[in-house]
Amino acid sequence: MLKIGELSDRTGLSAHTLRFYEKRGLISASDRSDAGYRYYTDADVRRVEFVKTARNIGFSLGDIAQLLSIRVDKQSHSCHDVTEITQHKLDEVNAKIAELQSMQQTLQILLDSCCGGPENATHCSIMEALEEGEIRHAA
Amino acid sequence: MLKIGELSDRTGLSAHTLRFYEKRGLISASDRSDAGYRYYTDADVRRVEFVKTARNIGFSLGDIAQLLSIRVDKQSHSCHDVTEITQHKLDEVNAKIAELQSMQQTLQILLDSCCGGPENATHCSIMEALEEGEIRHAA
DNA sequence: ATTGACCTTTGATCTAACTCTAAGGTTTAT
DNA sequence: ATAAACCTTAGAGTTAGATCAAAGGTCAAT
Repeated sequence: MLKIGELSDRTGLSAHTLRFYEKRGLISASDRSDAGYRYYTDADVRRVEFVKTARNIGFSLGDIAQLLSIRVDKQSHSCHDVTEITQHKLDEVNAKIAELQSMQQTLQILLDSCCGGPENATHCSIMEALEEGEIRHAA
Repeated sequence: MLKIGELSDRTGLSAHTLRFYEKRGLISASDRSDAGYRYYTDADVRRVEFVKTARNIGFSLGDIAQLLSIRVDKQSHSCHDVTEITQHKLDEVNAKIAELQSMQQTLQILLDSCCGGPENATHCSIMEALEEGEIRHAA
C-alpha cells in the first residue's frame, strides 16, 4: 500500500494533482488510514497510469472519465463506444489543426510581405495589412 | 461621436468586450459625457477594427497591445519590431500544430487498430493500448 | 412625466487543468 | 522527545478572453 507521496513518485504526478483527479472522480484511494491518509494498491497505480496515458494522448479529463467507466465494466460496453470517444477527439484535433494552419498561412504571408529590417515602421506592410483589415483567414 | 452601443453595432464586438478591451489598455474613448458615457471617434473605430483584425489572425491581446504601441508611433519602431512579434506568433502556432499532429497520428493509429463494432470492449485494442501505456507521442 | 432603451461601475463567473496556501495532524528516525 | 518529512482539508489563485449580474444613472420619445 502506497501513500500519496509514494504514488506521486511512482507516477510522476504531484500529490496535488492526484487529489485533484480524485475530486474529479477519476481515481480514488483503495483505503484510508485512521488518520485519513490515502492508501493505494497496485490496481490504483494501474488506473493512474491509464489516466496518464490517456491524458498524454490529449484526451480531456471528461473524456478520460468516460474511458474509465468503460474500463471498469468492459462487458457492458462495445468497441463502438470506445471508437466514438476516440473519433470525437480526432475530429476536435483536426478542427484545431485546420484553424491553426489557417493562422500559419496568414502569418507567413505577412512575414513574406515585410522586409523585417531596421527601417521605421511608417510603411510597414504588416501594419498596413492589419490596418486595412483585408485579412480574412479561413477558420 | 458614437456611444458604446453604436460602436458595438459598428464593429460587431459587444459593449462588454469593448469595456474589457479598455480595461486591458487596448482601446479608450476619445471623450466622455458629463454622465460618464463613452464617446468614440472614427479614429477609435479604426483602432477597434485593427484590434479585431489582429485578433482574427490569432494574436493574443498582449501581442495586440504591442502592435498598437507600434501603430501610434511608427516612426520610433522598425519593421523588425513588427516581424519579431509576427515571427514569434508563427513559432507558437507551428509548435501547437506539431503537437496536435502528433495527437492526430496517435488517435488515427488507435482508430485503425479497433474494429469499432458492437462487440464488447473486453478485448478492445484501444483500451489495451491505453492500458499498456506504450503510446508515447512526440509532443 | 414616464416608459424603455441605453449607459455607468465593480466585481463575479465561466472553461480547463492544475497549483498553491493556510492551518493543522501524523509518522519516522534519531 | 523532538525535528523533519509527511499527510489532511477547504478553498483560493492561475491563464486567456471573455461574459454576465447587480444596482443604479441618463436620455429620447411620447
